[in-house]
Amino acid sequence: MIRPKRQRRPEDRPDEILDAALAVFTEQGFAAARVDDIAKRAGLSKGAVYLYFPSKDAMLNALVEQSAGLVAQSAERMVAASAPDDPEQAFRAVLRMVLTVLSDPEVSAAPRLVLSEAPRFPELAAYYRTHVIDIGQRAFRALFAAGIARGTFRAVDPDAAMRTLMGPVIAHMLLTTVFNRPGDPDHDPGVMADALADIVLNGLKPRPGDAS
Amino acid sequence: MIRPKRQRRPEDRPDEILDAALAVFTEQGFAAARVDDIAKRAGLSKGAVYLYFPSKDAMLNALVEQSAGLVAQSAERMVAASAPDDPEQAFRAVLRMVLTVLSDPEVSAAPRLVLSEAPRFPELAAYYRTHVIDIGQRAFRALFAAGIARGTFRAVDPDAAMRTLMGPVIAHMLLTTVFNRPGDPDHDPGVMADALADIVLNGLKPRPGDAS
DNA sequence: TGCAACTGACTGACCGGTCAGTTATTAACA
DNA sequence: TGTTAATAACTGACCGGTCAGTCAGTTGCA
Repeated sequence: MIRPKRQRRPEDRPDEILDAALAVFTEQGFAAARVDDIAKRAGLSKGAVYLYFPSKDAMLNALVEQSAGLVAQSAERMVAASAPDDPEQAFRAVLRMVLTVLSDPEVSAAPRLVLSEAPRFPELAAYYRTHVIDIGQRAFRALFAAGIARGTFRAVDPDAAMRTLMGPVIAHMLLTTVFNRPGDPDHDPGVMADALADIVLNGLKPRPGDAS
Repeated sequence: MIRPKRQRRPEDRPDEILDAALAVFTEQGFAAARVDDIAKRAGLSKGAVYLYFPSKDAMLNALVEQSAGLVAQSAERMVAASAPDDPEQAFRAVLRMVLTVLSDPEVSAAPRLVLSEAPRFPELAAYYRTHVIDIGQRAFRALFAAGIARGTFRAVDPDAAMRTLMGPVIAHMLLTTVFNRPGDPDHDPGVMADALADIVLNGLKPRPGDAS
């Protein structure tokens, strides 16, 4: 814990600054966030921040790109880890994973920030759209196709199925973070994921009377 | 069309200012929005705005309260219009109505603004929570209870059911507004609502093998 | 000793809120 | 019905505070 008051660690600075920026941006919003506060939180002066990022906007961009990279990475891991011969089980696992991960406010901070700021930064929205949403949609679509081919699922509209699967996750995230009230019960993410899967997957399965 | 350059219409001003404020807030975000721009859009000078609202914050509050009132009002109308003896049909009607209404960017502007600003205005989030979300949840819960009592639905976790029903609507709204891409297909809200209802309600129904 | 990392005072633009002054409207009176 | 006084809606220049970005100077390190 003996730390000189000032250290020179150019290698670590960018990440430290981005961590601080994410915290301040989510607390204050991008427009109201002060670069000085970001600097202080990163243990630096404002001037030093500008050695690593040319502007406040650049920090937001870097932040979003970093977050998108992490999402894409974990999406890959999920697909790799899911049972390819059992689409239902794969969906359950993915739902569980996504809901559990997003239940950590630290992890969901970046997506929530995007949700908040996207309306004012169209190019940021576009970036997230192509690098996160589209990636997820493609993965889901593949799983669906497999499930339909194998008769596990009905041939429903894939866009509707997508919304039915990801929507509840978003709703849960919003309810437990933005619109959370001190009093209300905190659902275990795993249990909630299973309950959601129970409803949605049941709805995707063929019903007895159906001509498939 | 002969209009004097300045008119005195104190009756109409507050609403006109709120309309302008909603437009500017959704375009720029609350923090980045300039009161001057709101005034200009309302056809007034900045000073006049402050004759009707004590501060920029007050405009945001008034806006949210107005929007919440509208939502509560239309929720009442929905419940009144829905068939009380057929929960499934009632849900279909409600989903259709909500999705159609929220597909109008002008209508969804206020909810999207709340979604964007809520993280930085806890009291605003709390207000929306009690005056919009809770109202909706109570209505849904009543419908569920009716459906379960009558054997139309399984006795699933009501919180999960809630997320499963409202989540896809939110997802659809976000995809068609914030994350919309010029190229992609614009789904008819009615058709999408039916597709969603088809999946979710099917998932809520008892399955042949189930006990109870 | 030299250089790169870092500091923090400083600048200039911007914007919420104010207020002295202007103008539309109404009221009162001739 | 035209004239004028009184009122309140409205204007826009201005003030004070804030903050992104700069840069001359300082410090840690090889």
